[in-house]
Amino acid sequence: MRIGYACLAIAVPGSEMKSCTLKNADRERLLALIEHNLDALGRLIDYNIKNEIKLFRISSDLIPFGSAIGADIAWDHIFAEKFFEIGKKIKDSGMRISMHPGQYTVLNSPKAIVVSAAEKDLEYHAKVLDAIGVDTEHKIVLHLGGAYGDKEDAKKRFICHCRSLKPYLTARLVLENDDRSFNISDVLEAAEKLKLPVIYDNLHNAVNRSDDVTSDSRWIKECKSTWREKDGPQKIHYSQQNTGKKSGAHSETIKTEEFLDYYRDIPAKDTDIMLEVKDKNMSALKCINCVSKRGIKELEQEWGRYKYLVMEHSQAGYQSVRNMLKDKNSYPAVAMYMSIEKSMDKKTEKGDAVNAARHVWGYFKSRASENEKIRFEKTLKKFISGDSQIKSVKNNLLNLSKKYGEDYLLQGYYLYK
DNA sequence: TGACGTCAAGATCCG
DNA sequence: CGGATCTTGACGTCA
Repeated sequence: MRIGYACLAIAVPGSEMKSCTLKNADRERLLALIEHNLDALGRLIDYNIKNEIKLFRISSDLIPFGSAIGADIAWDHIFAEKFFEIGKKIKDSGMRISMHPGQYTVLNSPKAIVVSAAEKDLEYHAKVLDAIGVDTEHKIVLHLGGAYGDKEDAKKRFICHCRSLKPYLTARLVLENDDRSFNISDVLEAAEKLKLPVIYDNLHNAVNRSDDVTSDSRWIKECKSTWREKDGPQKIHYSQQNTGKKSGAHSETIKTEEFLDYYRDIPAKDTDIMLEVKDKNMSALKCINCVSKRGIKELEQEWGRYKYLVMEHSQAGYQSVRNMLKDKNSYPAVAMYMSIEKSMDKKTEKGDAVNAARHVWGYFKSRASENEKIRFEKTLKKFISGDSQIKSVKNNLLNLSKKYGEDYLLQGYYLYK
């Protein structure tokens, strides 16, 4: 059982992908961006390994315009060494990676130009995984595409176009149910004909159901048989509805209780779960810590990342978690995360936000220059008077953290939320 | 033709 | 000038 997150991580310094606009994309700039992004990916992989996160989706933005003009650059050869290093870390740690072309890669379009762009895009994604040097357990996740007013016809077209793909591409493909057109039954039907594995997405199914009776666990069981030896263990997508946003929108964080209810019903315990959630690695770590017994040390480390964020929302919540972690022989993961969630649900009082900001300022008080002191006080005053958001205060503290190399703060969640 | 989703670049505004 | 905040970009489908 591996649990992971998609594309980018919060509070992992130097892991940000860079890009540019198409009109500025010349060879020289692209090479510089690719080099930067590979280094960023390396740091992300290091972070995953350190935190025992063994499932990870690599961002399609790794190579800017990878399937268009980026295809003219032999980046896999130019940066072979970097790819090799990344691949070695992934393989040595038992990490499983994947990629997921977005909603704009449409293999079943009636337009030939869209289909050929989709093929190029799949080739790009496969080229990344090949360059990293991982086997066919490391998948490219694809949706079937649009319905165009005739779903059956559109399904046939997908199957037909898919059959014409080169074998090295289909070897990596895995199909996923979507939230508009192709529900899980549609996908299973197409996958059966194509002999491709299927990823079950619970929220897509909630929004675009195939029937009203079958439960998540039944669908997971149903999909399991589509995964064969060379495909590796079954993989599923899990997300929760963002209350308040339109149906199908991913939640800010994974709620512990709801996740554990779902998790308990998963039939096979070697299933890999990719979380789709706004807070990314934060939820991945949360779920991992809740289902696998790591150490109290790991929980304390997590608390170190959350504490100023919690302090900002609730003084009582802050004390409550501190008390939980006093017993060094305990492992109160679920209770801790549930308490954190409860605090985060509370609306922030201005006084608490100022208090947390002052605590963080304490890291710099004695080191900061006179100008920095004046600037911080000014920024804080502006927030107190209602003329700016707390985000500007945090940005100020983030810049100080970078300048003074305050890693503890840079790796905590407070400055980024 | 705009909304959809996503994230960073790019543009603009402010002191 | 640096920083904060808004707008654009890049993709295809669908109402």
